[in-house]
Amino acid sequence: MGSETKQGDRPAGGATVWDVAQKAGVSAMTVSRVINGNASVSDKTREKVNRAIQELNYQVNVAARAARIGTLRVGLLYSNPSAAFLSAFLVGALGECSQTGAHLILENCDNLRSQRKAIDRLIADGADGILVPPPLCDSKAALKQLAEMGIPSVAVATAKPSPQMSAVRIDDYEGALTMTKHLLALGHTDIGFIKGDPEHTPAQLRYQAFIDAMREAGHHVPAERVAQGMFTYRSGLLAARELLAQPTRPTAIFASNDDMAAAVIAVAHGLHLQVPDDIAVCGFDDTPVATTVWPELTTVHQPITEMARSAVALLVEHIRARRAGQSYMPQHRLMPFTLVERESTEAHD
Amino acid sequence: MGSETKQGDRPAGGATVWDVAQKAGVSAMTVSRVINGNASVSDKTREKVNRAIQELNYQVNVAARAARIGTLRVGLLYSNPSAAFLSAFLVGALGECSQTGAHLILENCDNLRSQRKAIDRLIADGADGILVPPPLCDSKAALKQLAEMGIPSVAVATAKPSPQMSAVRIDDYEGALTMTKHLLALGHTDIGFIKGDPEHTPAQLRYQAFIDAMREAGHHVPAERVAQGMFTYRSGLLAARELLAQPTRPTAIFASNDDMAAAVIAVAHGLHLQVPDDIAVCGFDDTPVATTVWPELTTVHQPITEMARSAVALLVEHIRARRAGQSYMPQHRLMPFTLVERESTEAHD
DNA sequence: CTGAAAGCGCTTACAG
DNA sequence: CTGAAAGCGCTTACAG
Repeated sequence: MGSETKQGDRPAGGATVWDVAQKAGVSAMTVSRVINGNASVSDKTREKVNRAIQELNYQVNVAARAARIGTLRVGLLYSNPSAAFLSAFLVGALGECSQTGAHLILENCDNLRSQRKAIDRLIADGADGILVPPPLCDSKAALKQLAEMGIPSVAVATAKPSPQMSAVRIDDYEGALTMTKHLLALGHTDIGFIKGDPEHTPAQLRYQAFIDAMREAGHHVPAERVAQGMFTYRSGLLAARELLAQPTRPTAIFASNDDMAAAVIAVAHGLHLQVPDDIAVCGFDDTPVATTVWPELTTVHQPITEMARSAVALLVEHIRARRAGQSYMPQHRLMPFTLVERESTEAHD
Repeated sequence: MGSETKQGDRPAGGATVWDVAQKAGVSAMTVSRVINGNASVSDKTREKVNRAIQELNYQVNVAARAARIGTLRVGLLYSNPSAAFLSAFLVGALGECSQTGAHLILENCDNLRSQRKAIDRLIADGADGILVPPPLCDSKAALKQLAEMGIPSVAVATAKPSPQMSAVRIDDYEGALTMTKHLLALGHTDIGFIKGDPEHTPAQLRYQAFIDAMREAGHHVPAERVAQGMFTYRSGLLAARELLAQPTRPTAIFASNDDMAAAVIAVAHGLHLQVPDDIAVCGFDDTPVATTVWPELTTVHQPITEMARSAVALLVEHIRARRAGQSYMPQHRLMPFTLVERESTEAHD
């Protein structure tokens, strides 16, 4: 209670490599080798060391390691994704960084044309690797620059990852397939669709999945049931007006993301249509707007925080391998999505 | 150009205290003293050292310092503020942290009742100080616990800061005053107001400022022109319906935040009212929803990113002072807000 | 496969 | 007011 003299003490209490070494009857060097898992250590020794680590509840002092090794700097190139995406992403990235002892440095790149400069700045600031969230992860120019510079990088939430680069994503196709089947299961057969920005790979797959699921269920999707959006609320407004101005209305609208789905609800209300009774609406991403609007949106949840965590872990692995002069194979990680049912598609009884 | 052998090299290139000491003709010790500015150094020496620092473009190696001193850990207690707030906040906090070499650790505290546990967890994770954004910065229980534990902390965006605790904020009263005067200047005299969550101190001041500005301009505000909201979109929907269901409508509505203002626009559109021609609408905070909806919202911009930066700087100062065994006076920092005029209140010609 | 030594760049006592 | 020495905890060559 109120210990006023807290001096640089570490949370763990502070077993060091040296303590572990002594307990295991080996040298500090060997402990270090076990921790880092690169060099060759006999199984027997490794076991002894690991046991000592457990018993002493040893945790590496990331600050000391950084002093020797150089700080691991993870760069994030963010170009106005939604704030929701960014905050969820940062929460995950930061969590992993504090475990790894890596520093996260941010660089904004609003103007897609300035991406070259932004990447250069990130590297000038000492970034050892770069996290590439949407929409940059779908920019050929950015990807090409990163590849040419040979800097470790991880694409996050791109739908069609390059084989040359690590990536963490969900299966957008499966997600949209699941959503479409959900609407079909609720009895909807005449469904409108709002496409997303054609430059974004997830937009392409989500649309394709919708079409495929409809076809498989034996339902034709006429051209007037599909509207082009750009992932913005504003574009959703326009697209929704287009879809709802038809002589006969669809009974449901599937928008490629939540912002546009929120716009559909607004337009529906403007036309005095009840959601979901007159028209069911669903989105994709499960961003905060999904639970902000009323009724709340049925949508596909993307585990952004987990994806960011995973991306940082991958990046750190890559950076370490590179520093050790080892080669590194790009890794692709697929994370699970979840269909979140809310009021906007509730079954009309 | 593809230097494959980048080994733990630092961005700056790497002048050390030792280089500076040599150039200045003093000891490394003295350089350290100058950098940290605590101990006594003669003006002459200090000048010499500072000049050497400049010439060598010396930057302290935060990793090495952390190895000696212990990592500085800044904790952030976030309890579902808007994603927009969180991301803007994190961008600022992270920027300052990477300059200071501090680590940012996050702890979610969604359930206000679990705040005690969340604070304990943050401390168990090694937090040396805590950042307290809204709504926690207005929670007496949380503030009390922090004070009792004697842990350095900074409240961010509270409107009525405790004198015992550092705080960074804007002047919510002045902000709302400015906004009200803006509406008056546009010719509105019959203005509706939607209050925010009464537990939040900014809500109280914003309302008070509105009333004061109206009174000062000689306009009475009848009870039916004021509706109670809770800062959520949903509550804004209800409040807007209440205000717009009056036999005579106000010509403008000032909502205490952007989410509620966005809801006002949705309701207005549902009633086939044009914004701003039939009804002007404005919000507060300048969160992304302000530029997502259409027409875009006139609002008061709060420099969240700068505020976070400032809060981290204050916290680090406090932690350093504490570690050095010095006392520290809580500081209150007032940041400038900006009135952002957009289409939702454009003058009708 | 394993270890003794030296050092990352900084700062904390201890002297003077 | 200033400095020489030792050490934060870890890891990188260098041996064996």
